[in-house]
Amino acid sequence: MRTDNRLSRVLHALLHLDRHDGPATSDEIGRMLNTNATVVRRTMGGLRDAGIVGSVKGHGGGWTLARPLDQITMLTIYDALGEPSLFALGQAQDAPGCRLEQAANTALGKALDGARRRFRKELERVTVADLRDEAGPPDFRLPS
Amino acid sequence: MRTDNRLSRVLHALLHLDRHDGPATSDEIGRMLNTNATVVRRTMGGLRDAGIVGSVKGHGGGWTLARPLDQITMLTIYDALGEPSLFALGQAQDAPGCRLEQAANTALGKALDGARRRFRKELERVTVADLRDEAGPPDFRLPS
DNA sequence: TATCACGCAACCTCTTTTGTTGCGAAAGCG
DNA sequence: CGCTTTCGCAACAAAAGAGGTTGCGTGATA
Repeated sequence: MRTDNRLSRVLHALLHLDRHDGPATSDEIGRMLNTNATVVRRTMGGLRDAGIVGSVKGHGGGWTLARPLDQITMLTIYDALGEPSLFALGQAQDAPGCRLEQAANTALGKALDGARRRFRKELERVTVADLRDEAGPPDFRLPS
Repeated sequence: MRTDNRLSRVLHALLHLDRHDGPATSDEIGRMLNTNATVVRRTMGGLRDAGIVGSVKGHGGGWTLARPLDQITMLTIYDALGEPSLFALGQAQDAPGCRLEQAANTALGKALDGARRRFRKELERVTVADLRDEAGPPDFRLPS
């Protein structure tokens, strides 16, 4: 199944943005993510609306962080992306009204809800600054 | 994203099977699930291989439960279906070798793993007999 | 005013899942 | 002994969704 990779990509992009000197254009980010500028704009748009990044048009424009990384949790980003559907599994609606199907779906729904809560809790615990720190210094072979 | 509804469907089918008198044909089950016989065979095949149901060819043949419902957990079924991929979110592989992308993916992977464990734990706690009981008697208006 | 860069909408492509068809094999019926 | 039922399996068609692509508009800067 094809997965939605926006969360992974955006995290990656923010880490690069943090290291970048001045605004990074969509095209630059696109090259970092091995994609193109339009996809970057589409994906980053939600983050701009959520006040996580800012975009500036024209000469010298591009994308910048709107807050320090330690004030951005992974959950913030997930929600800024529109809280994309988490699961590849769903509840069938083959026989609405059938109590057997309802019982099956209720049980499945509970399991999915539990998993979703766990997922969000994990995302909430981690800031993008934590990721930056785990990635190490820009280049540990040249500790200036 | 289009979801994989097999788990939901199979649970529904097993509950019907439990109430059914004698083997149920793929076609009958297909009508219960609002689909067709081939899809039923394809989906139930994994359960047969796992010893959850049995199939019999020819006249009077069809599908039967191979064990009582209280000996079938939801997790058993999930695994019998081949443990289908649970998430609609994934880790991008846009820049293999980039430590920033790796850090992002590691963190996302941990959150997904936590959610997966929770999901499996929830499935393990529930048997199909529990679902049958929650659905109530075949028809509570006619408690024979 | 020329260029750069984002904003947005429309369209294409690729992948995956489900549905559909056709044929073969096994099991029972008459 | 042939006929019908039913599963087994493979191949193909259809539908949906994510990401990629293109084109044009707008604002900012030099």
